[in-house]
Amino acid sequence: MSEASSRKTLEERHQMSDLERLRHSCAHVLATAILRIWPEAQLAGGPPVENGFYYDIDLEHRITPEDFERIEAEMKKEVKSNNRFEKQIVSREEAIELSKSGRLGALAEREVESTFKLDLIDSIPEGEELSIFKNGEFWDLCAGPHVGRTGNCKAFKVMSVASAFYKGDAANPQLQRVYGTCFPNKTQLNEHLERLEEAKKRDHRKLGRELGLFAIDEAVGQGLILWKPKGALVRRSLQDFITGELDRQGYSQVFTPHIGKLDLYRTSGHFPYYQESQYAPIAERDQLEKLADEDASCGELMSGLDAGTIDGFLLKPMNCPHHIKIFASDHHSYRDLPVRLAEFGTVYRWEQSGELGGMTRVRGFTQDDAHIFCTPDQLLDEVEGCLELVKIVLKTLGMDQDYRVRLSLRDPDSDKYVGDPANWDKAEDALRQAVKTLGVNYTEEEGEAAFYGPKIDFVVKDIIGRDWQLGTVQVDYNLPERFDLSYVGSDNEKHRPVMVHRAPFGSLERFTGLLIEHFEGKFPTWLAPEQVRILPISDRFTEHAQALAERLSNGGARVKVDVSSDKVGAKIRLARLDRVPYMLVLGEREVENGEVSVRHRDLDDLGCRPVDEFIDAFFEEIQERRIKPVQNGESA
RNA sequence: GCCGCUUUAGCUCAGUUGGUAGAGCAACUCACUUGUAAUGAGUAGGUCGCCAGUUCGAAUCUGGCAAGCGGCUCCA
Repeated sequence: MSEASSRKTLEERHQMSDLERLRHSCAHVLATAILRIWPEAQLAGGPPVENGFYYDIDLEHRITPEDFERIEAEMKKEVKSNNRFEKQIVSREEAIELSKSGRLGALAEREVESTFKLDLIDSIPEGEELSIFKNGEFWDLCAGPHVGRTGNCKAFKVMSVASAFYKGDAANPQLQRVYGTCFPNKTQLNEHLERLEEAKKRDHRKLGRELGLFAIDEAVGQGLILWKPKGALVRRSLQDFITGELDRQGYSQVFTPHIGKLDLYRTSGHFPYYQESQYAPIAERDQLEKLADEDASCGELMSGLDAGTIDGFLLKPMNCPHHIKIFASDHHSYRDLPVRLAEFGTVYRWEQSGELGGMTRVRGFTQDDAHIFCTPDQLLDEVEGCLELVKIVLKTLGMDQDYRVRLSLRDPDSDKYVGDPANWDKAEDALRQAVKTLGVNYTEEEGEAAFYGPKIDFVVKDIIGRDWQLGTVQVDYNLPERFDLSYVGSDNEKHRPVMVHRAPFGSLERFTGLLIEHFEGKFPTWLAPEQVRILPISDRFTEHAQALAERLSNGGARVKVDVSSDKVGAKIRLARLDRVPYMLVLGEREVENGEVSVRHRDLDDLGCRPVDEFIDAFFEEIQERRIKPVQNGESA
């Protein structure tokens, strides 16, 4: 929940950091300015958020970026007035009275009542202290805290305007949310703005196009990723890496089809209850023809599919049912467990069109999925093993500093969860115990669990600060029940196995997208689609270059020779734009001495080295999946 | 799905009050044979997102749709 701040209790609000306090005050300055321009605006709430603040307003006029200048000018006036933020404790009755006269969230009394403020008062528990804050003629219902004076908000900027539902509920009216940011001084503000500019350059959508990693084509479909040859090489390297780890941890790799019968998903509970987030079912040909003969409507077709009177298939929204069927195809003794089935499984989900974007939110994606079937006694070990794997993955990619861990629990008040509450408790306890062994901070979040079980999620931020769930480890007592899975225990009786769902990358699409941003396209050598480029000085050295390329290529390197008639400078420039880790300049000197002139995209000219020496160090770097280049002995 | 913005060459962008399009880079060709971030000259490239409408005439005005972007909601 990125908007958790809006749900903070009064108590927590009082614990705002200095920066949050400043930004919260700046939100009031923003509100003051907006009311001066549009006195009829109805204000909802204006909390600080990560990197800034916003204020939600209801206003007929559509605020556009062209209005920002005017708004900022009015804000500057308010800052210049240097009004004091004055707190006044009021009784509930007084607050209601002020709202009714339109005095709250306003510059003066007005005909219309302050509807959102009234509603907010209503949602504040009886007995809690109510306060209003005043700066100049602007009064607002607000728990505070604030900085001393509006003059403190010196370095601010109105950033954007978007829309948001009141209180985050789609049933409520849609408000205009004006985002801004504020810093203690101009220098810090400018640094922040520069960081944002820099961040845009790392955006995986931009780099993905520039580096030829992936494409999305309207004609193929929204949210469907086309992995171009270079992106596919990155993906293959990732898959090879994870496959090696799976082999080490005793997983068995399997392959399953992309579709399954509707009945399979009726059993799992996915159909028809999650229908709105699935591609429409594929009805069987014979039945479609029969229905067409009968002039049946689409509605009749759909209800038949729902009811099970018409057969059909579903593009798989997840791999679990297929893996379950593999498990169920054999008899199992407790001695066989755990069974660990892994697959790079492609799934399809009908995500809302407005949510799609780049590689991070797509409609078809490949999970590095696996399902572990184990005895209850083995559960903790298995979960810990999964966490270990996630750690290895993130560490190898240098992302071990950049993630947070979320223990996602069920919301006890919701009925969307299936299964026995006692099992839920067991599963949640097991995960809580396991997550503690990770040795990293984690947060427990209610209501974030999957419908069939709790999970541990690994969450990473993208370059513009949005949270994305990557790896996940989930405990599930429910599906084994639904599919009536069993194994024979040492007592020669049937027992129910426990399932663990886990995907250390989450999806290859999302993970690659974040990886592009993480490395700014400069993948470590082992991941780079092109690992080394040979730059002959002139075409007299083309043959030598090709011989060297062949040697490298025979060793498994992804190598190219730049045979263009460009000068070395230009060749270097192009290689660097392509983020190729190593450039080998080859001319008279090198050929005579059996050397190469090594240049690294980050370390620049490393000088001449014997060919063999370079090759050894180069392959060592790849083999060990180093993130940082081997500085093969500072320039010789 | 909802609100808002955007859509002109492969990419980044110009395009005056409506008169059927332009630059830089990339691509291609030729010349140059090069020593660590851009050698020069030339050629080609566009149903101005799509579909309607207004108009003698639409990249430009109007409507619808689609896709992209920013949020929101959702995310098994």
